[in-house]
Amino acid sequence: MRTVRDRARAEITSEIKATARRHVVASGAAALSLRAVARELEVAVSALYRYFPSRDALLTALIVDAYDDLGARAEIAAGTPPPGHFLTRWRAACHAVRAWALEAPAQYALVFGSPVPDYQAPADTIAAGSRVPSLLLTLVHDCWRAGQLVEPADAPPPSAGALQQAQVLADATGLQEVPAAALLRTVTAWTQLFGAISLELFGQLNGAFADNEAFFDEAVEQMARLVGLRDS
Amino acid sequence: MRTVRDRARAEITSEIKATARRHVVASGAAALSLRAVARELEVAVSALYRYFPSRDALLTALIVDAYDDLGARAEIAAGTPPPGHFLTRWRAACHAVRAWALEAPAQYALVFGSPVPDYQAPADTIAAGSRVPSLLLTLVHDCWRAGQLVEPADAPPPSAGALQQAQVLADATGLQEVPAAALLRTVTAWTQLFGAISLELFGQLNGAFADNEAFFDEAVEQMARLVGLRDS
DNA sequence: TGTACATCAGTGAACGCGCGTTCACTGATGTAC
DNA sequence: TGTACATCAGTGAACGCGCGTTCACTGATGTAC
Repeated sequence: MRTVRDRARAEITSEIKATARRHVVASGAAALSLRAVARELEVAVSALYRYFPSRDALLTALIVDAYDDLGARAEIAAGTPPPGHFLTRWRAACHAVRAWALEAPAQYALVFGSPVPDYQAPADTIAAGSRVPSLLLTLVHDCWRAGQLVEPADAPPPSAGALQQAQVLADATGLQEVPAAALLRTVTAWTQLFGAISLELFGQLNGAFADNEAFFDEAVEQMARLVGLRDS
Repeated sequence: MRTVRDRARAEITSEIKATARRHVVASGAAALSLRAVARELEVAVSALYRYFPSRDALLTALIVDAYDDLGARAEIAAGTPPPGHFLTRWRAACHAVRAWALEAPAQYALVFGSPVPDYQAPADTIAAGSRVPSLLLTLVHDCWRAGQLVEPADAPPPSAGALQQAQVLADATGLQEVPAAALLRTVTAWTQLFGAISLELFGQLNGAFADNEAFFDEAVEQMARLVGLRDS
């Protein structure tokens, strides 16, 4: 039975997280302080220890939430177009990731920025963190199964070492059917997606472009073509 | 005349920076503390203020140093093969960037990681930060002038918005001769390079591959082909 | 339905730390005559 | 070459803050009989 206590506990837990999230937005993950959160909630610091055993545990909760937010966002975007429209779905996923990053830059930095010193990410975060790459890989897998994946004409085959790594990845994801070269191109596209968003968000692209979105759109097209996606 | 004082000043300044650098390596930029540096140097905290007006100034010095280290490293690598071997030089530059990042992950995080909260990067850092992208763009420019840049056969032209951004970039860098599409592909390659290194360094690729270098090599080849570089 | 006990939420003080920056000061080095 | 003064490096104490975590405690909610 959900008692009054249970309800209160759930509600307060998410109030704590919401407040902590706001602090991370304002001052970064490294500066997240239980005392500051307690102050804002008008509660004794020690009360927070009823909900999270330590500061790091609270940070972990925020990280998992951020990954889940992003993952859900990308999955919904990729699931909206007709299933066979692989290129359209890929585009939608990429743009959803960027949109989320621009809306919640602190959360993005929390999960994709430099690691917080003295913080060791527990295993929970890894599963949550693989939702977007999994989504992209699955899309390519489905596109290949549908016979819509184009092999670039002039591409030399990957090196033996690269093929071996593709095998490791295929085993880890259960996507052995897809050609190794396509898997490698997909991960390259994922690193490009991440790099473009990070450079934009962290200010490294400042001055290069007036309109970062136009560049991003173009990069998405380039990578989709590299991967070989097509709508059916 | 270089007096005894001048010499001492230069030497102590770099001792302070070296110590601070070690602390950044150990605990991250956000945790850089003047008191800890002073303690290690067996000096009063206040003495540091003779060398750096504030903590942020010291941080800025470290950032500029890091950019310069990386820039020099990449430039030397790209300058070693014969000038006309554009593809070889590109490869060398990319691998130099990754090698530097793996050797000095904290410095890499300092400049390419999430921004340090409440720290505003001054203009000095921007010039230092553009050395690597400038190097890559110049390489492509030289390759194009030498008539060795291959236009991909099946590439649709960039959108009007993307072309406009390419123009902005061309104006900012003085590389108006190079086709806009090639410029855009070069920046895409730069974001991919950065993304691949960051994901590897920040642990997002953990579990995907057993040998990250093999994947990186393959990604460099893919991007060099996308850009269209060739050795002459 | 009422009572006795167990569980849990929240308090407030304390422990033992850390930090950046300022300031009046001493004593050494540099400079102009 | 020697002296008087100015400049600079470094000291140590102080100001006013911050932090995570623990602990004995009160009082409310939940549970078993």
